[in-house]
Amino acid sequence: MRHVTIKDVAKALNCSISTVSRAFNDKYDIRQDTRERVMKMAKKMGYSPNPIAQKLTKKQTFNIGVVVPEFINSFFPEVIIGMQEVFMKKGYQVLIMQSNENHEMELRNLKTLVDNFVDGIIISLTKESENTDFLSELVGKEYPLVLFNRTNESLSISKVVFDDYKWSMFATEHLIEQGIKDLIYLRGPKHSTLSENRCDGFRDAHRKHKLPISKDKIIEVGFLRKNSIEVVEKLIIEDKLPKGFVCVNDPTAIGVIEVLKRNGYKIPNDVAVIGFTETPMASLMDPPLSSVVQPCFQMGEVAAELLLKQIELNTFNIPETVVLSGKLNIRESSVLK
Amino acid sequence: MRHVTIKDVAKALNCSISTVSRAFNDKYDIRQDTRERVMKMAKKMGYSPNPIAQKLTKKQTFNIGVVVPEFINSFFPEVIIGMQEVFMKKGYQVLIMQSNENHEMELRNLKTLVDNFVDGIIISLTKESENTDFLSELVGKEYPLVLFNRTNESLSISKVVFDDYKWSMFATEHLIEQGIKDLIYLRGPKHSTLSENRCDGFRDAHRKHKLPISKDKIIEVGFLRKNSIEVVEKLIIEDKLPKGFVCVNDPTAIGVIEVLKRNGYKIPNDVAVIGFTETPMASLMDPPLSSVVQPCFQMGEVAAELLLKQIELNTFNIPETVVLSGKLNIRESSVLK
DNA sequence: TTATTTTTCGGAAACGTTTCCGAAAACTAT
DNA sequence: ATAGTTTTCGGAAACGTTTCCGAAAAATAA
Repeated sequence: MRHVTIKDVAKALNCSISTVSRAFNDKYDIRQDTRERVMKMAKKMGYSPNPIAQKLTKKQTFNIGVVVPEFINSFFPEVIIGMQEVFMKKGYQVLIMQSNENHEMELRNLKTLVDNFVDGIIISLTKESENTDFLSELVGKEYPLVLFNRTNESLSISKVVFDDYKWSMFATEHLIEQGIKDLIYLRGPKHSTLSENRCDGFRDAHRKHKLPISKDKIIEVGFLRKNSIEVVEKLIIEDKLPKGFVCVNDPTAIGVIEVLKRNGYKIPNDVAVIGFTETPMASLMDPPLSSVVQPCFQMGEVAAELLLKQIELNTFNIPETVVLSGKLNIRESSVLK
Repeated sequence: MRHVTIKDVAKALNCSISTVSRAFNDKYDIRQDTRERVMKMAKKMGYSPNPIAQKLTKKQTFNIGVVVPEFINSFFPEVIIGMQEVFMKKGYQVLIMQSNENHEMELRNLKTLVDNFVDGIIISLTKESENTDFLSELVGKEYPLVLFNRTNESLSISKVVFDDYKWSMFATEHLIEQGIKDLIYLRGPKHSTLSENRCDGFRDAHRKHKLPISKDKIIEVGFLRKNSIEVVEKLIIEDKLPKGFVCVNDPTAIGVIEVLKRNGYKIPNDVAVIGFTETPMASLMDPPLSSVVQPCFQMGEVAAELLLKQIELNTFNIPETVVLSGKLNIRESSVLK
């Protein structure tokens, strides 16, 4: 696995290594025909500059790091594909790391990317990520950084998020307006801005319609299917089932539907269910699940552009937050018949 | 974004850089108390060795590269999580790259990983990947490499695959034994070993049961839902619908079901459908989809172990192929009532 | 031609490490 | 104390590049 180096090429051509380097870096101070001679010999010998050595002298690597909390659901993969689209056009490669919803792993991933000298990082936080010191530190060093989807209020970094508040409110109202007023909200973890906003939307829909809302109408479940399964099973045993569930995302909504069906409840007439962050599963399920669809691909594009802006203008950049809108896809799971 | 270097630490301690280096690399030839002095000062100054510079001298980076053709379906993510589990225990970080089923992008991804000096690469090929010269070249350089799931016969690399032939045959027989004999197989792309084997399983199930099989019973669709949708729509128009579909994977099976339902066919009694590589969707659909479930997580573990073996024994390693078995999950979509 | 400018190139330092080699310092044995 | 070992450390080369600086070569002007 021996690599042929710039020295080998220089020796073969009986010239200096700086000449070879110049040929490769399109410098102005080299004669056209010697450049050609160099390139030809390099090709013949199978030489290409060692990128590790280049990183030591140059600053830019044209690699971008992306850290996601999970990628089993298609949401994050789709966002990443959006990013890749814009990065590819500019000649950047995207390195992906996933944290398994584990904060420690997230830190290690960030460190690895920084160690590899990526030109910038785009990250969505794990559900555990309360402590964001490492990110603050990077911000302090003016490391190009963008947060998306699962963000954290306290960081002054460019962000791209979804209008969670508004659409959670719409989703809730969609049930209320059908007269389904006994609702439970299955919410995500506390320190995530996204869950807070969606939760607020649920609450304010009640306020708007002058409906009371008690503490036990909001239950924290996390983001996973198995989380909601446990909760709903418990509610059934305690005979506290509501007439409708508004869920923080599709996996939890799917869990709800599974348990309800298994226990003989009819959806939507016994209990209506609505999800969020539509997954491809939504339309295929029985019954098809109503959900808020988010522009994943676009979210990736915007995040990528925000990062590129930071990288290209390497002067200090004022953080900006882009809020994306979506659409409520109404299907059987939430429409009384 | 200025980095503090080994020199700064050496200067602050008024010692040589070799001493600092020794302290960090746990060498035997350094006094215990000077090591402590060094480490304390390093911590105070916020120094940590520059990994890029380290890569230039050391060989190992403790980074592993994984290249997948897509990651919208949960199959590849789950396999990767299996890999991460074993790599993490050994202190390796996993860098993921996805190729969007595009061969050129796959090449670029491979190159990026090699450029970053990852210690080894695990890859599953895109559906376009006929040309594997770049991989052969890496094999020639004894670069640690493992192929999984979507492999290619001609490469002599360690592989971990699923017993596609056997389970495709079982799935087909499951239909035949119910008397469903007019079947169509929706196959994957030609040059992929996986599709060939599954296809052979379908064929040999017919041979075994002494059933004729004509060319038009096998249709190439690729791996995507939209591919099968087109095909089935065409079959309906031409009035060539069979009594059962055996599909190369779940996304294509899901596409089939969608079109059939939309056109008023009853599943399974009008047409039975069976998938492969079970996705979480299978059990949630209407009707629930029968499918062959593969041990994704385990596939990742095995692939990771095969790679580690190559990395750790850095003498030449005889390629080995591990074949994993699975299970046929029978659900409504394939059982006549 | 000679003097001046421009182009092209080689030498060497720099990037931040590790590691080999040998010298100084600290021990042990006589 | 002296000689011989062992431990600890500093200097310098090496990893493979880029880039600055100045010198040689070529091209232009006088």
